[in-house]
Amino acid sequence: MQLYQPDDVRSILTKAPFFKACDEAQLDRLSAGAVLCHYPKGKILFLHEQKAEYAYVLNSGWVKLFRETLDGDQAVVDVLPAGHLFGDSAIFNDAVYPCGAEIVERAELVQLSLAAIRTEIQTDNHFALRMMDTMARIRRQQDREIEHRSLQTAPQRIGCFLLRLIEQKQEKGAVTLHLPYDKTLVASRLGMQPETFSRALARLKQETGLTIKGATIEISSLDGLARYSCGACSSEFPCKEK
Amino acid sequence: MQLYQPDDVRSILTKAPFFKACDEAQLDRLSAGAVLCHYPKGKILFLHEQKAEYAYVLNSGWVKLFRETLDGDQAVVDVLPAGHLFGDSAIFNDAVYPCGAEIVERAELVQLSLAAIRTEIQTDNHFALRMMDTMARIRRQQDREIEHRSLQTAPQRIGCFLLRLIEQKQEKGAVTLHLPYDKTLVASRLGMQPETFSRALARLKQETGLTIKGATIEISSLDGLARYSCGACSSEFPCKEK
DNA sequence: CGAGGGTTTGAAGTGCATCAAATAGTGTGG
DNA sequence: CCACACTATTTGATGCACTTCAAACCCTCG
Repeated sequence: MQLYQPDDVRSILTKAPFFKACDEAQLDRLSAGAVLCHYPKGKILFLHEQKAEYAYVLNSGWVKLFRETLDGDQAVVDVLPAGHLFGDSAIFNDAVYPCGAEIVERAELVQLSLAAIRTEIQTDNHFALRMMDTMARIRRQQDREIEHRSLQTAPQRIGCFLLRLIEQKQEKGAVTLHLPYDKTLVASRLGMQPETFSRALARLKQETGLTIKGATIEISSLDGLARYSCGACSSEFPCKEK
Repeated sequence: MQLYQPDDVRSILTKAPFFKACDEAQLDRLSAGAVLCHYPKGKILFLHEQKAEYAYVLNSGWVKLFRETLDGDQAVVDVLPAGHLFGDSAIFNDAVYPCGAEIVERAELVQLSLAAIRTEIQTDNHFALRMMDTMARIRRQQDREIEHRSLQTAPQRIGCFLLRLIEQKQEKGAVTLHLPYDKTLVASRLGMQPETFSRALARLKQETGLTIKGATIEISSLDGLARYSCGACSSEFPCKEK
């Protein structure tokens, strides 16, 4: 296993957007009981409806949030990039996790006690406000997700996914990007089968002139891709939300 | 238009779960700028991405939350019953509404200024905590919604919808219920076409022995319905969440 | 009674899933 | 560095679920 020049808990927290605005004393309190962990692909952090004790901050790698039916099917709710806080919404309601979480790319993360976070929320109103802001943002993303899964075709969902992956490279021209994780996982992230993903990507290539080489995708025209994908979405490209 | 013995703003707020725990002074502050409104079916309260000034408490009737694509398709995010607060999440982020809202059954509602709510959140930590609790609950519902739209078949989604409509009548035996609004709207609430809804309901009848008379549905066996619907869901019947 | 919206039914088409198999890619031990 | 094993990805063939378009039916309300 690769050895990291290990960031300590403090420095990881300060890098995460959610904790950026925390003052020194607050970071001290939060990181007091925190643990730095490394996990390989496949590690399950927690399961849906399990009693919640910890939230996590992802410093590197990728984490999948999912829900499993009694019949054994799985719905992927989201796949989180580095910098994210997750598991935190279990602070409320019944203190059980709303989804399961699994490492999908070798990850370094900080385990925080929910109790510590709860204390900060109750004590520090600014902290609570930041938390609410984050929750509202997630809610927007979920609204969008519901819309997408209802109205977009498979090729459009892929196009939209690629556009959001690019984020703000505002060049109108060509862009090259790498899929950050397995195509199979991208497929389930978008609510489709791997076979459908493969075919839909081929379709997208034919419709908008992408070039595909393994996990590398070159987009010749952002505008063209947006024109193809974003018609079936309620926000125009470039998507502000997220 | 029918005349109500008009409840005043105060009494409506105290009835809404969200404001139950507010003290007198707080209710005074919140209801100061509030307006009681009556609207007929079809009235649009606000649109997606519109600048937000008000939140609403629904005292009677039904409200549809929706998003519209550039192509003109519509995704119904939720249909809210009396007692709900909505439009509130626009307090955060860019202060624009995350969905449009339309009255779908003649409604009585209280219009609250977002600024007033914002002030309470910033001032009263308990209020902020209640708000976060509500936001977390909504998030759970949305996670479930994403799961359902990805994994359940149309008849299963209907079955699940009926079960949640019944809520807590814990009799194992027969239950009679009325659809609270148009079948067409139920269909779009569940992310399907009216025709599909009609056929899927017929299918459900055949599979689980329902009786259907217009908008009245008699369920002979809750267990049977749950067995049919809940296999493709991650929470067992009876659904705790919501 | 007649108009108009909601609802059902029918026929045909489309998109995605499923099952099966071929191919490409990756990491392993020799 | 090669051969093997194993996984990821693609491709093909087929089926099913849902949509679409069209028309009939039903119900309510003026």
